[in-house]
Amino acid sequence: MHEHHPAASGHRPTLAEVAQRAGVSRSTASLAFSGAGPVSDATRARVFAAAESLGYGGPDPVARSLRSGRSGVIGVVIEERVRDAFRDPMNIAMLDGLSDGTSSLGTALLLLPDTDEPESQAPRRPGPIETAAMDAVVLVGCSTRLDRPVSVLRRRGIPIVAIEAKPMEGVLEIALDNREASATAARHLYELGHRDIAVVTLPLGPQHAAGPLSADWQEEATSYTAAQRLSGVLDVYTTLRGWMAPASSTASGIAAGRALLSDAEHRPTAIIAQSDLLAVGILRAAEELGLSVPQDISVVGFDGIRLDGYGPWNLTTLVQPAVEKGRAAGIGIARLLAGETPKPTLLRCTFRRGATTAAPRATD
Amino acid sequence: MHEHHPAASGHRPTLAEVAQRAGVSRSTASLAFSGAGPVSDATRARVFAAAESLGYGGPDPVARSLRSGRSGVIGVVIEERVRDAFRDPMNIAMLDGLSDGTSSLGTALLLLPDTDEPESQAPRRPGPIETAAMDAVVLVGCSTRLDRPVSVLRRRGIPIVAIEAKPMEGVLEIALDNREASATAARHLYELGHRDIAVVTLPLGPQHAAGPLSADWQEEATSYTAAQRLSGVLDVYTTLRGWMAPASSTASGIAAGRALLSDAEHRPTAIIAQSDLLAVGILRAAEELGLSVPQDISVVGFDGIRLDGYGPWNLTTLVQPAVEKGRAAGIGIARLLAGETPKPTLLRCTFRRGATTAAPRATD
DNA sequence: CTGAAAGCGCTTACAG
DNA sequence: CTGAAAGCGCTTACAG
Repeated sequence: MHEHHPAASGHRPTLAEVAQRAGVSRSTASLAFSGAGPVSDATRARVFAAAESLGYGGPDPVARSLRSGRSGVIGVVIEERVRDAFRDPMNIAMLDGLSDGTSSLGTALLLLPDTDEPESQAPRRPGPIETAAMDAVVLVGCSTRLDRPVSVLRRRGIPIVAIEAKPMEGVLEIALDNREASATAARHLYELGHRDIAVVTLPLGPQHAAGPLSADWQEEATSYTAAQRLSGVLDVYTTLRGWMAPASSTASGIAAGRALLSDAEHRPTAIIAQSDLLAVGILRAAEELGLSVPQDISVVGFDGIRLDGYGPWNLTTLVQPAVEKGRAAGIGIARLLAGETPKPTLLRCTFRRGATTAAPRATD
Repeated sequence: MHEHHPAASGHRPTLAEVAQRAGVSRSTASLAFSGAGPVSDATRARVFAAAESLGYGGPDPVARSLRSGRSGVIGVVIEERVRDAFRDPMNIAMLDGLSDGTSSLGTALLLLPDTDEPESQAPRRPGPIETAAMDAVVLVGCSTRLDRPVSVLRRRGIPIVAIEAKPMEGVLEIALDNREASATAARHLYELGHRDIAVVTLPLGPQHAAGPLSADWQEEATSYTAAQRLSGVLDVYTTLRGWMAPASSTASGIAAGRALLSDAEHRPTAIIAQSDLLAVGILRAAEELGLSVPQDISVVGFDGIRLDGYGPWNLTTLVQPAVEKGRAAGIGIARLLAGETPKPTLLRCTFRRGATTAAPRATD
């Protein structure tokens, strides 16, 4: 290190100063940094040397964005609390795929916690969804409040990609066959002979309270994913018991399992959980109640997470392509930004039979 | 909705057009949106009406940033893969606290995967750490490669806050008493009578490969957190066996547990894991090998995560204030941006005795 | 391969 | 409470 850097505090050098020091024009200096135009090696070297001697940190991204029209930022709308959003391994896997699918664009992901409070009528102070600089935004359909972000982003003219959300005008859809996949699981149970089943759903609406499914769940449902998965089961079983979990977690699964399995008189012979985490909780509740799986109760999950962190179970479940969802969203964004009009993507789940489902005990 | 919005595609209206339509100057229109200056109610209403009729989406954040010097973005440097970074519940909790601590600033978090490849000598193409617009950046010290981001960000003049990282010039430190806390755990075991213990560490360096701790771990260690925790144990036990896990996960814990516990001849009487996830894996390996905890082997974790998702254990561990780390970083950033020079923060862990530690069996 | 000019859309002092 | 002026730092056509 034989170059010296002027006071780190105080004045930050600009490209103009670098250009002046190098004895070239601003345009040439700009080209040297961006690599977008033809610059002779000698000139480039002079520019870099000048930058080095001034301690120049590279072109100001904000000024660059203003001129170029690109911010290099992709927004991701998540639930209000980061910790809630990332409790679900599927969200993490999706984010991983998204990060992967967009990194070649040179963009980074901006976390946008959706702090919508359904109760509050007060005009909320604008948050990042309203004001952040972004080239595109990804919405996730298991969220329960998508309408407001969509309308804000539309008006801002920001391209929107939505994963597992209901089809919306002007929103690029990355769909999962939630309904068909759930129907497959239901059919599996039906064919095994189950006639009395229960479904434990993900949060269907914004309230996120545990309890039996209400009769009018359909009107209240704002989570497309949860509603579609439930519909898939109802395509096979017209009557069933429903329990809504407040979150996708083992704790919620345990609570659901206790509620559905405690009463030996009215115990379903099988439970379909809308996530593997819920299924793990149900399995644990069954264990706790002295029930054998799959002899006393069959359990089906959804997601296909690695369960080795949670226990010895070999869960029957639907394996969803979570990383692929994110990657597909990334590809969609790349096309959108390139000015193309990409078509919606439909991804499929795979049924995986494990050891947690079997024929019900013969009724006595 | 009786207003009509001009073609969503094509021209986006600007503040100047809104001002013209409202019959006011650009400055006044700007003030109406930002609320930063005194504007009469009537004028404000006229501006908003004009904006509404033009379908104006609000002031362009990039232009605003260029003028105001603030981007509203806080960067968070995470490990290369999003999924690796968020496998660790402590990172999620920290992020939650950070999101919480910074949201009042009206800022959002930008995920910066650190794609440093130690092997590659090629000049890497610049990523978001080099080019993204940010007001400040948070580094996390359990990462194993901090030097390059720090030097890049310093040169860019972006304020840096580092959580659990080695003290660095010009970097605001949010520290955890990792060494002292680990010494407390070690002392606990020593006082119970353990004389032959093993430590399972988090990744100490950038290579992330499982295996016995090498003698020269100290030179290789770039993860301050892992190194400090190990030093804390060494303050109490001058000799011990060490095993480095490639990640903080139950799977890595199982592998470590098998490696350390399989050989009955050379089995330690206690294991200190540098994370609860690792501890859970070790407990599972012990179970698998038919060992009783704490009779045959004592296990101590670190972090204090909720274990109810993982099993029935009541783990002896050190509870770290993970959410607080993030929140403290957020507060530090707020001060930094306000032009203050905040002092480093030191946060403390709490020892929690569970049921996984006891005196070793009397030797025969 | 290099330079002069224009302008991205906004906010900030400043003057009234 | 409102307006005219300046300028944030850069990139992009365009001309040479």
